[in-house]
Amino acid sequence: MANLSDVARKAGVSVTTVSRFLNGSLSLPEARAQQIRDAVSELRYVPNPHARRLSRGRSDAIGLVVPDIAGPFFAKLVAAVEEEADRRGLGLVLHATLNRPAREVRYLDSLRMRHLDGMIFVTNRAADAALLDAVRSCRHLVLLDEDVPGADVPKVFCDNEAGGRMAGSHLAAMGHRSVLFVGGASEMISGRRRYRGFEQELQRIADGPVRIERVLGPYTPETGRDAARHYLQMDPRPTAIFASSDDIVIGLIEVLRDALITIPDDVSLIGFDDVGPLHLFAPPITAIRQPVRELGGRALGIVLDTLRNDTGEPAPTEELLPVTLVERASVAPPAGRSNAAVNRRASP
Amino acid sequence: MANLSDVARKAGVSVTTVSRFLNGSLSLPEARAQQIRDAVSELRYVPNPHARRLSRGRSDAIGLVVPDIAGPFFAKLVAAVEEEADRRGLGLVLHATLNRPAREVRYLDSLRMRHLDGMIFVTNRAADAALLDAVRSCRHLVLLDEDVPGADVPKVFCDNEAGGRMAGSHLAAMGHRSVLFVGGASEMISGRRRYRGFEQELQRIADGPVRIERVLGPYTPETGRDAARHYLQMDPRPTAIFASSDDIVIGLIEVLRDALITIPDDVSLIGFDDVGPLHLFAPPITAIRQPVRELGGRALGIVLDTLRNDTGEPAPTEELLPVTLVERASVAPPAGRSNAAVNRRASP
DNA sequence: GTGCGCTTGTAAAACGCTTTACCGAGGGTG
DNA sequence: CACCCTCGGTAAAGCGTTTTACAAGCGCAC
Repeated sequence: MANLSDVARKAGVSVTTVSRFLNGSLSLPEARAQQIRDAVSELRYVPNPHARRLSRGRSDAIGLVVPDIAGPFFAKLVAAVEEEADRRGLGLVLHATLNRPAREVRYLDSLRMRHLDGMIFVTNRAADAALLDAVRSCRHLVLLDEDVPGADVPKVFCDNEAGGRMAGSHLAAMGHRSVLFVGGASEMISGRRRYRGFEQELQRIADGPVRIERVLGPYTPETGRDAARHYLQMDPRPTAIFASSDDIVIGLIEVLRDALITIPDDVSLIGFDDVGPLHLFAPPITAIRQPVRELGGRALGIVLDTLRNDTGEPAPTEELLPVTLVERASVAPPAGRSNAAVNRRASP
Repeated sequence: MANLSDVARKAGVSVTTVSRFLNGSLSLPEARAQQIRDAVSELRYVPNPHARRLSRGRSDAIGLVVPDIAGPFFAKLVAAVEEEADRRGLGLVLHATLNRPAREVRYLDSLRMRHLDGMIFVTNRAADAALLDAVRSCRHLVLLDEDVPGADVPKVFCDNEAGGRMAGSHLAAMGHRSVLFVGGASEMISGRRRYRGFEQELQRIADGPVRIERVLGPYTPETGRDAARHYLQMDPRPTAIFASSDDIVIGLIEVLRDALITIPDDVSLIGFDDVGPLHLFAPPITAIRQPVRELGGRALGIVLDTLRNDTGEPAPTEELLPVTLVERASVAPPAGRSNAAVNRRASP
């Protein structure tokens, strides 16, 4: 495998000249330039990336750490980041934490040790002091999707509060006054904000007494199953459920179906994320859609900005990307209350 | 940031000694060892990975290239490989080809240029000469899930033919004699083998005339939609459909539902992959399940074997991992033919 | 003709590690 | 006593770039 000095020898110049020419920091008269280009192609020279990285002190690769890869939300996120990284000629090294604190810290360390130029970090659990410390001591890090409160690094989230408001307003407009909110643990910003927006708008539109019960837990099918079991024991039962993730929807449907509860006749259901094939479920599930692709792209963009513009430490921003309501067939007016003010969609 | 010579100075020994001690190629009397350990922890020394890689000529990272990341099958595959790589202390650099030939070749080049120690490669399209060339010239490469015929590298597939047989035997046992096979383009080994096993076993069990129609195409929802449209125009219509991927199932259901065809009353459906939430569809879909986790783990294992045992070039193997039939509620005896020999499962 | 600055280079020092080749001392063996 | 081996350790040569510091040649203004 040819190296720089082979090229230099063949072209009859020094390695420095070749290196600088190839990196564009030296312009040569056409004759010389062509000699070098010829040597490169004859020798099929390709710079050794390890040497280059050692010399330059950077790796042209960024890290992406997510709690999990297999689920549809993170899978789409990873895909979005990978695509954007590739477009910019960056490598992407991928890590899954499986929500284990030790791993989160370990991967952050690998950023601090300069294995990587930058990192996009998404966590899924309530942050603790160790994580906060680790995050704080990192440069070129951006937090995505979920907060680590107190960390002064750039952050990119979807507009969770607006999403909550959309869900609340949709349910309220359909006539629901008693709902079950099932969502993320309240120490997590996404959960808190979704709930806040939801409650606010539900109250505002309902313009009368509303009842909101809550089941909290991680964004997993298990939380959905728990919530469904709780729902089954409630009396009276709420007329609608706001599930704040796709996975929660999945668990919910599983046990609701077994209990012969039908959606939306017995209870309305609205989800959050909208990355899985929710449109194929029975019935197709109405949900708040997160802009996954934009989330990933924007996060990468910010990492690169902090790389370029290393001076001046720009004020860490918190960016909110807009969500949208995707109406399908899982939300209807409450049973026994045929709300004429509402244009009910047919469920297949 | 401390480096090796700082540690050596502090411990009062030479860099060589520290390096060899730290890498386990030198064992020292306890006193010396402790001096070095102390120096390391006082200085918070961590070896510079770029330097180490340059020096050793390897990166302790392997590549994983897949056609796409966002879909559930590849997402699960990526997750499996990542987990296994992490367990072994290896980095994972991820690339998506989006089925673009140029990208496939480019990523293979990056393996040949020694950017990475090894690579797991999964393609999704019929191979061409350029791809074959690229694959052939790579070392420490393993092909996963889909073949590049003619390449003499290790390969890991699921047992597609056995999966086909299972589907065929299941449908035949239920009484189906006229079926629609929708599957991968026939230049692709997975498609060919699934079909071969399917046809073989269907014929064998049916023990009489059977009719198999085929719709071929990539493993995408669009192929499923095409197939469904084709199905709707057939006369007489087949009584069962074998869709050889989850994505095909999704497309199929979409248009079948719109056409008010119900499963399994009007037509039985059996899928392949079983990685999405098929159990939540209406009805839950019976499918052949691929051992995704094992596939990923095994592929990585083989890459590492070729790394360790670089001499002797062991005969490239083709390993087949077993699939299983997961019975749900989308297969029933053909309408109007209440087959008493069959224990029909209730569909919810 | 001296000094200045631009062009076209070059030599050599990092970058931080691994690894090869050696070497002295101590201890057993014949 | 000569010999050989092992243990504990060292010096130095890579690994393949980038980058800094410097220089020869040359035109040009003063």
